Amino acid sequence: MKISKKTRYGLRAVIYLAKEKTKSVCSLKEISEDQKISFDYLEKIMAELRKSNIVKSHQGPNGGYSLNKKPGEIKVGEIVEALEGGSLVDCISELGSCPQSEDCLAKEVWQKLQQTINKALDTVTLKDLIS
Amino acid sequence: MKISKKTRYGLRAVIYLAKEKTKSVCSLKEISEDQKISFDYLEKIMAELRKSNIVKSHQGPNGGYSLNKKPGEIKVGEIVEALEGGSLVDCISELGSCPQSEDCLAKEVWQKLQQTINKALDTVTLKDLIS
DNA sequence: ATAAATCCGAGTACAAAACTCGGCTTTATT
DNA sequence: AATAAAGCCGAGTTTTGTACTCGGATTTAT
Repeated sequence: MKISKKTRYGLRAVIYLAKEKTKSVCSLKEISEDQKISFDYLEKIMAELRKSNIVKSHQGPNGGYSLNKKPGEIKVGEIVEALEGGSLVDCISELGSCPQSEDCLAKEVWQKLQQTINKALDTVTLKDLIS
Repeated sequence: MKISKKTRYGLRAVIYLAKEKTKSVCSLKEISEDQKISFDYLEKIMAELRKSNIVKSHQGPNGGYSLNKKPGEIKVGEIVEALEGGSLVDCISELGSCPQSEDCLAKEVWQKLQQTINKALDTVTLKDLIS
């Protein structure tokens, strides 16, 4: 049960954007250098965040990324969901992924834990973090 | 952020032991067949649970495994800790694993989440599950 | 027209997870 | 004492996933 580097990098990048007040956009180069994240890898991460409508991009010179919503409207849970994806265990979401799935006490544990995690991550927004 | 098969198998095996009322020990063969878990792999898992004092073993004919404590004294968190190990992110536990670790807002998110997960798992015992 | 930026698809390298195998040790039973 | 049923243990192999890399195409401000 680890948080992937992808998610950790992604959260840091988005926090970086949320903290930026003066510029309207920040380039990948700037973010990757400041946060010490591989440029090429961060590009992939930002692409995923863009597809999830968390950030938006601007091409061309002086282009870059910016948040797609106000910090108060972006839950940490959204970011984790976009990058980490899926659920804690497949038997929760995928029907028939486990032969004993009905009447499985273990499953209940994972379902409740999943709910707890979701709640914890969905009650924190970027605004909460930066203030 | 997935729960490994090892942990899922392990929890199911331990629940199986907790539910067993009549026999004092259950063999690997019995558990693996009932729970449809590879015998050889389950052996490794039980070895880890034994080292963590969650189960105990009895060698020789009619040997097998049993719980090392009463179901009410075994927290789900112990089992997860034994098999899943470590923390959600290394920057929480390993000093210097991340260059920006001080003053990192992301780190706060992971620390709080870790605490939430630990609490959720430590407030449920095997007894709670089987009753 | 140029150059600065993102976009995109296809890789590669490495690590970890999941599982296997063969032989050894312990011990109840006969 | 011999046997066989169980767990113990170390060293593999296979599979999967993560973390990156690279080359070229596209967009767009100047």
